Amino acid sequence: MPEDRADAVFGALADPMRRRLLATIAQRPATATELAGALPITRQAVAKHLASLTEAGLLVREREGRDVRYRATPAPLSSAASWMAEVGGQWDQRLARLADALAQAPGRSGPRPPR
Amino acid sequence: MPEDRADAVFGALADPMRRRLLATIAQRPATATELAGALPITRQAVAKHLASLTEAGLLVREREGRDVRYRATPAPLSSAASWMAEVGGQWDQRLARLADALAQAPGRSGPRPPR
DNA sequence: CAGACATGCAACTCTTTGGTTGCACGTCTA
DNA sequence: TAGACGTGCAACCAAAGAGTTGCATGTCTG
Repeated sequence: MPEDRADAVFGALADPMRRRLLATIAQRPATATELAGALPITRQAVAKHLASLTEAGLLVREREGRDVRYRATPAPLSSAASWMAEVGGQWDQRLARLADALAQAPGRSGPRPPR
Repeated sequence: MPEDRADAVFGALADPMRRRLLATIAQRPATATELAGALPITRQAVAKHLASLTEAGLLVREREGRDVRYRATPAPLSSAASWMAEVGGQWDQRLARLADALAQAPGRSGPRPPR
């Protein structure tokens, strides 16, 4: 669990707007312009958020001719959850169970569930 | 899962120094002065970090005569983990399991500490 | 009581960052 | 080919945040 990665992940998750963007994209991939259309901020602002989410590894860019579509990737989230389980598991049963849940089985496997 | 709470929690977790402090205190309660002694920053800086961690509900203050001892509380971490499971569970099996783990009976932590 | 020690409060600096506007570039499409 | 549209880049601004120093207050303890 790379510490510098956790840095980028928690940093990315710190902003409410970015969490909102991530939650939205998690349900269905989208472009910066599409996202900006449903938000009170400009496309450029959205683009910056997407950039930091991408740098944190939470999103991947996919060029599609003229536009760029972003899709969510789960791994870094699990990583962050692991950190919490590791820290909190020492004094909380709930987080300890969480640690177990994360420890089991492979990261991402089977076909990605439908959107 | 109060959104404003998640804000404070993720915000608190965003800083590496604060994660370090939280991890340290999780293992053993400590005072600001003690913590500052083992860190490259001043006591006041530590105090500020402890204040935001406390406001996020991740720590509780305990006055002991002259000094103040901080102790970790698990609830908000679980809350943050829930958010991640909720968002990520839709497209990742690992996080979906995490959601299940968190859904089960609460840990030894009683009712969430009032604001 | 007097000194030592921990905390609390405030002002200040410096950097980061979330947001903006403006413009250039690339790619569809009528 | 011309225009419309999405993206990329850069400069700029204001607010937040991490850190500092200085000093006041409160509490042990010799």
